[in-house]
Amino acid sequence: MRRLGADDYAVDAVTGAKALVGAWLCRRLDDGTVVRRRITETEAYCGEEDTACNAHKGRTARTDVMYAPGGCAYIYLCYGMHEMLNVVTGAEGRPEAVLIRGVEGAEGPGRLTKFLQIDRSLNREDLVHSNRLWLESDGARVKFTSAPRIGIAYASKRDQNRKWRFICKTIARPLAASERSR
DNA sequence: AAAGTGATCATG
DNA sequence: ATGATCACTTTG
Repeated sequence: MRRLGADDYAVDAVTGAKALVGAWLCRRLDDGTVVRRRITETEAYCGEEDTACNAHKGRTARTDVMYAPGGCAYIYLCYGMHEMLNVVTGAEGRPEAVLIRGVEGAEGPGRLTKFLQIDRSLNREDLVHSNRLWLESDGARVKFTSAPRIGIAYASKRDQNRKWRFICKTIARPLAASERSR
């Protein structure tokens, strides 16, 4: 197990989104217990020119964090109830991020954040140094398929059709009963 | 199929 | 200040 570092995040969002499928999302809860889950699905959002990207309309209070250098968390509330976890990638000044859409045992962007107790209090968290939220890799090369992104009907047809969603293809290991409770 | 929920951003 | 919109989930 190797913790991902600044270099791992200094890539464009598509490269990052592919690399993050199969990586481990790690979270130390407030009670001190550490939960680790393999990422099963991601999506790439790629700069102001990507009409599906939250930064499409430029830098605002909310999207400011996307312009930071790769390696921090971008978390926002969607539909009034779902915390969405993104990993900022790329160079400073380039708003790119990878949406984490699912982990083993908690598929769905809103589900995994609830499951791992991730909310906006972790917005801008430094994933390279944080002891509350970080990523690890076990070096396993995971097979994935790509598909169009979800829930972006407002974007241009061209951007809707881009296959910037990446889904783990390997059969998910059944969760042990002890893992299932949380 | 539709409600539920609240931050965000563009209007005025 | 007001209102439409929204990287979703659950329930019926």
